[in-house]
Amino acid sequence: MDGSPVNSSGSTKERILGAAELLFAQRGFEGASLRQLTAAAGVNLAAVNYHFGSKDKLVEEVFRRRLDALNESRLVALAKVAGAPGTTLEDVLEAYIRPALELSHDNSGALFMRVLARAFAEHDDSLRQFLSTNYGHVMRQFTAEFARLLPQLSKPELYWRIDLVTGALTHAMSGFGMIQRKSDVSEHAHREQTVQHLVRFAVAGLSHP
Amino acid sequence: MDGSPVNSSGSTKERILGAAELLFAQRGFEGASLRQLTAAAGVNLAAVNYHFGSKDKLVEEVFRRRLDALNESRLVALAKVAGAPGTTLEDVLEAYIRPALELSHDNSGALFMRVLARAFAEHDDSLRQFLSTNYGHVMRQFTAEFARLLPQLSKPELYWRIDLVTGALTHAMSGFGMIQRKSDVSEHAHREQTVQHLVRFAVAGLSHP
DNA sequence: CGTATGCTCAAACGATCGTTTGAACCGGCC
DNA sequence: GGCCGGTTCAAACGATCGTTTGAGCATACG
Repeated sequence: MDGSPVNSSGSTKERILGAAELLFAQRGFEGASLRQLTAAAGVNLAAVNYHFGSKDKLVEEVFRRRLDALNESRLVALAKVAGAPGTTLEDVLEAYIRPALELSHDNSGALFMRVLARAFAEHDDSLRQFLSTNYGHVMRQFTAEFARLLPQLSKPELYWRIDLVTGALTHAMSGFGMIQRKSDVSEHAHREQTVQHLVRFAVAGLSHP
Repeated sequence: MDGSPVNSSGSTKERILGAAELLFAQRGFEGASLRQLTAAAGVNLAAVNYHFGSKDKLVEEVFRRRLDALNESRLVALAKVAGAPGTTLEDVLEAYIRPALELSHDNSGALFMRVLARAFAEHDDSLRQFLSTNYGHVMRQFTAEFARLLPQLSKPELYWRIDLVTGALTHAMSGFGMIQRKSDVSEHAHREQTVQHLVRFAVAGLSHP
């Protein structure tokens, strides 16, 4: 009753990470067992503890593999517009949204957004602390830029709205990947359209009177 | 290392449901074991299977106990404003938001919103089908009223925005209950302020050009 | 050749999981 | 008293969990 025993190509570590991404998205961190996981990856059961040390470390590595590149892209995009006089709210939000959308372009990236949404909903302390200590500076930089562009909002008010917008975006992007799209729209055009969709929604949620 | 063995008062079934709400919110459906659960409730391990049949049925009952009342309140509030000529988007959104906020006023209700957010993030098929078949008509009625008040939006566009707003609201309300508030604001005034906050955000997200 | 080193393997470890069992207890009713 | 339906109890069931073990295999270097 487990998933198909088909293994992807690549090294043992990469096959484990790929299978973990899929099963964590489908059944959660506690619901996916190492036996299902290694069977799906086509590797031996002991390979997880050999290469990663423990299941918890594997979970961290699943996040690290994607978030290192994702948040780096976000910071690079933010640096191009932050602090400049003509920068708009749209520019900053696009710097936050577009890298995530490009990540969820391929199948495994979209699965990771599901995993991220799960971690967002779970209030697990150890996982939240891992994400906060390793990637907290990213959200801090974006928050500072939001504060600069929305000076009329009090700090509590701004944090409230950022929290709401972040929740909406995380939820929305966790639903990607499984969407059947009309064939007459090119991949690129559709992604561009989705970015504008999310950006406009976020602008409305952040800057409404 | 488990939670304190303090049991709440009430019947065995109610004690189990209360402990389940707490532990499901903290550790998830798979992460919370029946042994932790019954120990926290102060009842025998076999009581769960005796009163509910299985762990899965217990999960369904945790939802049913809260959602029956919550969605009934929402429909009653919606019926008071739906279809009327002077009804605004604010009225409809308030009918959706206020009952949930009143539920999360007490501690156990706030815990349930966490459980609901978890179910929202998990893409578990059986649980989604349970929620859809039992409470799908509620969201369908609200969607119909949104469509009436936002005729300029295409159907896909409307569904997109409702999905984004629902994700934001679910995430926001899952964070309640643990918030320390300044003592100079009354409980009622704070809730009223929060309702207006969420309503205004949702209006902006739904009706932006 | 011998021998390190990095990796994979089947097998087993103890712990914990959801569920079931059968005896014990309880109030109310004949 | 005797009995009975509803409930609680300790104990055990087989299954599955994360992790560890030690032998086996391959490749590289002296």
